[in-house]
Amino acid sequence: MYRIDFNDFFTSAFSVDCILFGYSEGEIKALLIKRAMQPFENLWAIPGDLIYPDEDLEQAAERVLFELTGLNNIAMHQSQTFGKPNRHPQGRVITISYFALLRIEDFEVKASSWAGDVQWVSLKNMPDLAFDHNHILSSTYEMLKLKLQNEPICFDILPERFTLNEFQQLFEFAFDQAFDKANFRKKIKNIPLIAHDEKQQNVKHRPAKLFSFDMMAYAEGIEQNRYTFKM
Amino acid sequence: MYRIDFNDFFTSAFSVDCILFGYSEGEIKALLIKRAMQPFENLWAIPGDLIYPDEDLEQAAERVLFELTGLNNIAMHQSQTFGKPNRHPQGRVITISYFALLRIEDFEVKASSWAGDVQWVSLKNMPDLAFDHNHILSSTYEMLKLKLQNEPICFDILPERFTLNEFQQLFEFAFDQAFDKANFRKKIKNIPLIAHDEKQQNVKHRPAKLFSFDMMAYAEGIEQNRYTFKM
DNA sequence: TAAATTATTGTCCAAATTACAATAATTAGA
DNA sequence: TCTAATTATTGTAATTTGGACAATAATTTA
Repeated sequence: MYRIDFNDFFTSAFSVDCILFGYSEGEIKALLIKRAMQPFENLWAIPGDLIYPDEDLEQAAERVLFELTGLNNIAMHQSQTFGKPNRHPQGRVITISYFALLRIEDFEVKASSWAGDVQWVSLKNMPDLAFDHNHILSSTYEMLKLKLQNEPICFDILPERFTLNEFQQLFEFAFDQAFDKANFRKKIKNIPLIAHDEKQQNVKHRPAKLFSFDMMAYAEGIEQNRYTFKM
Repeated sequence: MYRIDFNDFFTSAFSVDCILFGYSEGEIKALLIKRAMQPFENLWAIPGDLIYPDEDLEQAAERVLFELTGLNNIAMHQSQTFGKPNRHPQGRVITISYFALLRIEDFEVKASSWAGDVQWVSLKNMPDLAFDHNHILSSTYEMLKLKLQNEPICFDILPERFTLNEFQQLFEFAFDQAFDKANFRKKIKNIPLIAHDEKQQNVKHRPAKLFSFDMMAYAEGIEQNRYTFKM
């Protein structure tokens, strides 16, 4: 096991591909780049890069995110690893897909050195992408939905204090369907939230109460095995 | 993107680690090997191997399985990828974990060239393993449970025709808890099964009816988005 | 033919889900 | 200040699901 012979394996490389999901105009979108170089020059692709030799996988994913968006402190979540021998025309490149959910309006996208153009593209209107990126994108969207239902990753994207409607809208966006307000509130009643006295500001109607995720209570519940996150 | 410079990346290698889950004596066990070489010589470890340059990931995982057990035609499922820069003392090795559920009594384990000993070890009594293998094992067990609940992978392991009790026992084994027979049958009532006239043979009591998974009906239901597998 | 054993189905009650209605709090404007 | 408009929040009733447990059915063994 692990009979490392570098001569046999030196033609391999690892990359991360980062699927950044966002929401605007009623649609789920992914941030894509237009490739500025061969192969697949001028085709749209998922942003990604090779992983540096001394770099952790998640760190590489966050670096790609930062180069494109300037955003820091956004947790990237691992989805799946894709490694068909011929998926990259220039050599063996095994790629690990990561994803994050972003609020599109929170930042301005910058074209990076390896991208000619950058754009939010609706999942419903996806062109043919470079490499096996259509496959990676759809698998990762499925993983996003699975993780949203089984891990509290929704709180990565919500502001520290949020309204229950914002909470609901996040799920509506990810699953691309509307939920009943009253029923949604019943569904989340076992997720530990802290209700604050503070209220929503600058709205033209009754302001909603602000909540935050009770990380401590959640961790304790998980620790003691008397709770599993389920949506 | 994908600026491949082999000089920068040649010290990397990929491996697969294969977690083979089995059940006997009322316990969930994983097949472990005793390492016959450095590093971590004589420590127990998850079986794994480097991925050959022209080999698909899943193919590599199935090769490791075959070398250990002689078993073919068992689907391996991808779990997660682990790649901390220093997880392998001899170089950068990113490892992709795969798992399968096996019936322990169906085969005889053979020690392979890279293993001094092979043994089924209960998850409840797990020693310190080589590398980050304790972490990989527990993450992969969680992934097994998640996938069992969200994808029809249970039918990989069940015989083509199975009794409802065998079906139930598989879940009892994976989740390490007993379920009520009547209630389990209600729960699976939306999973498309074909009921055969055939019955269980050679049992000392009323034989159970045999069922098989209706793959066609399942695929159609998924295709049309009018169904999601949920347990 | 009866006892033993397990398969299969049914029942009752509690809990969760769904659809929808009612009430509360706030803003904007008359 | 008062009222309409708007959204937040809570409630209710019907339906569906889930859990505990009982009843019945089909076999084998003696």
